[in-house]
Amino acid sequence: MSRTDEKTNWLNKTEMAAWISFIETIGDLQYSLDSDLRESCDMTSGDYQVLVYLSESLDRRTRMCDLAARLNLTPSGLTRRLDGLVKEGSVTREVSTKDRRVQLAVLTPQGHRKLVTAAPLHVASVRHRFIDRLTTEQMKHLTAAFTSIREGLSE
Amino acid sequence: MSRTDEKTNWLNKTEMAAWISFIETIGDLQYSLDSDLRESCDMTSGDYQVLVYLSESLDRRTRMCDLAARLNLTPSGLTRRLDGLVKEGSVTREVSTKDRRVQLAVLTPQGHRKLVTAAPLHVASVRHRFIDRLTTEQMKHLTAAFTSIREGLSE
DNA sequence: TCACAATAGTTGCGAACGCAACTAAATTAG
DNA sequence: CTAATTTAGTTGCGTTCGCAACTATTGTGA
Repeated sequence: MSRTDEKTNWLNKTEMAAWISFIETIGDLQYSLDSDLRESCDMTSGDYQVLVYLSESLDRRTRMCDLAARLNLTPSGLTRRLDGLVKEGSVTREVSTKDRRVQLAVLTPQGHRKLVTAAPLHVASVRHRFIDRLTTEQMKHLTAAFTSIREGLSE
Repeated sequence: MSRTDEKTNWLNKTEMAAWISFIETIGDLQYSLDSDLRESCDMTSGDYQVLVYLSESLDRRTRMCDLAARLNLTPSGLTRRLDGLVKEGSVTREVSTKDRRVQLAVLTPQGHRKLVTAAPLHVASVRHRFIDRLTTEQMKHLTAAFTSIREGLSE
């Protein structure tokens, strides 16, 4: 590829190092975290996220559209993800009494137990793969950096 | 979720901030970069990675297994990804003369032109979404942090 | 009030990709 | 040299999820 193009602002060494270290790492990290959760709890990160969000919601239930927005899923993607959780008994669907268009996803006691079992294992995994590799200073730098990136994305 | 469990080492405030800022950002960032590339060049990040790797390879060709390892794809995943690139004319398959088990993925002139067109646009996107949001110091901190994480993962 | 628009969710279809099973070729053991 | 093993790649099948089309319900403007 030509590096003589006068208009293109190619990445310099520092920029390239940052980009490569980031992009090469996140795939492996997500894969490791997913594998840990699947092996220890037989669940996916996606399902875990659903259970966490429901457990933190009022009455342990949420509108589908709120859940979809929170998880960056399309309506159809969320419908399918919930299908799996309903089938295994972690979640039930309920029609809202206030707006009969909305389906509420409700965390069942069984789903809550599953989350209570999974959470410590998942936290241990996050620690092992991510937190333990960083100093407190690095965590603070990283928080600032990603907050800045995130703000840029939502413009 | 109970926070009174004595055995679980829950994340403290700094740790949680780092983890949340990271995990909430990477999905949006990848989505934005993918969208940019799709809109400007009608291609996916995955296809772009293939073209980059081939363009950097000797004679612009690589063994499928080497490519799969580099891209963290299974053999079947790579076969399908190449199918698309072959169909659009960016890549051809060639049987190796040294080992007739191996298929070589070969970058075509058309594929190379596509990459030459896409690269400046992709770099601009990476700059806009990622590099420009960080100071030089932040980039160096980030490189150190992710290198450390990556080393941990490969143990 | 009554048509029209906006919102919530589901379904059919298709794309991407992993797993397991398979073929073919090369390597190794006896 | 033959048989067993290993390696490279493809294919069938299943899973996940996005897009577009659809239904049902609610909100809105004349």
